[in-house]
Amino acid sequence: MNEEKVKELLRESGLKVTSQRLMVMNILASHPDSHLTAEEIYDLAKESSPEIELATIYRTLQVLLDLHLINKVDFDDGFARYELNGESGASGHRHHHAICTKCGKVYSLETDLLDTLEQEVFEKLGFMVTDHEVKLYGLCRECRSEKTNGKKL
Amino acid sequence: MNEEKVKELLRESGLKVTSQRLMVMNILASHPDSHLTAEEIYDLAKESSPEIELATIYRTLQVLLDLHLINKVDFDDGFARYELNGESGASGHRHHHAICTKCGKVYSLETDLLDTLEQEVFEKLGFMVTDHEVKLYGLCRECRSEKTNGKKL
DNA sequence: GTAGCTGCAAAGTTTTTGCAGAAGC
DNA sequence: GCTTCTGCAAAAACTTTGCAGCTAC
Repeated sequence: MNEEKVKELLRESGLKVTSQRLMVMNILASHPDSHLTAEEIYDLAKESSPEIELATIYRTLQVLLDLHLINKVDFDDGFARYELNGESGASGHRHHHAICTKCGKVYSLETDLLDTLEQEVFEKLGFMVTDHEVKLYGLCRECRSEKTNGKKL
Repeated sequence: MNEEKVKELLRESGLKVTSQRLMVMNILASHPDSHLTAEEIYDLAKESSPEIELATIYRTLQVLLDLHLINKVDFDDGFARYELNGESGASGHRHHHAICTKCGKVYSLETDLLDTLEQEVFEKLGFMVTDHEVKLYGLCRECRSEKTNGKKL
């Protein structure tokens, strides 16, 4: 995702290119798979622009969501989290997440094996899938080995 | 999901059987595929128990979540929603949802075609999947035909 | 120059918590 | 009877909004 494309997309949509918007994009780009919250983005943004406000972060994230430049994900911890939407633009499929129910760690998955499911949904319901979000819950390798070593879950 | 099982599970866990807990279970059981919010459950509960408090609903939902009697789902509209966890108990897989990005309607799906994906995740990451949540975004049949008839998305 | 954006402050909304009395076991 | 739970009230936490000055173009 290069910066020129972001600027172009903003202009095409009648929006203005501002340093704050580029900064949020850059922060998300430089923290892949971090699933940052608005507050975490805010803290990172303050490092180079101490005068920035959390409200601006929220407004910026909404703009970037509308442009499908980023995705919002939710891991049930009370925070909305954000990640870059690959290089996909409006039509891309986001990747999946595996969430360990013991340690809470989140793994990002690149595989995309939902084509069969999506086709079936289209045939049965007439529902045309354009995007999907998959969350797998379970135990990661480390937590599984702790469990085997005698600890209780 | 019968009421005796719920009572039994509560007692086994050292928790008390209260009318409020049974009521929330009954409300969720009698509104399948409704994906009720805490506030909606609260409103329904008030019909028979006007003195009940929203705080009680939240505390009850947390208890039922801990017992894996219900699931929490999120459709990005700012509300947490709740549904019965089938008859599965702790090990069951919840069903999937297809969310129309135009009209917002949510369809529940029963198909379960993620076995391949889960196996692959186990082999590659050592991550043992115990549950999953799948959200498909797209256009439902009605919204697709409106679109074809000349309306803009 | 004009429209849109940001900083600042305040408010809104959903959810959580403290405490005393009530209910379950 | 002792422990847990609920109602009530207040607070906490995340997010949104109003407005005046500033910035992009």
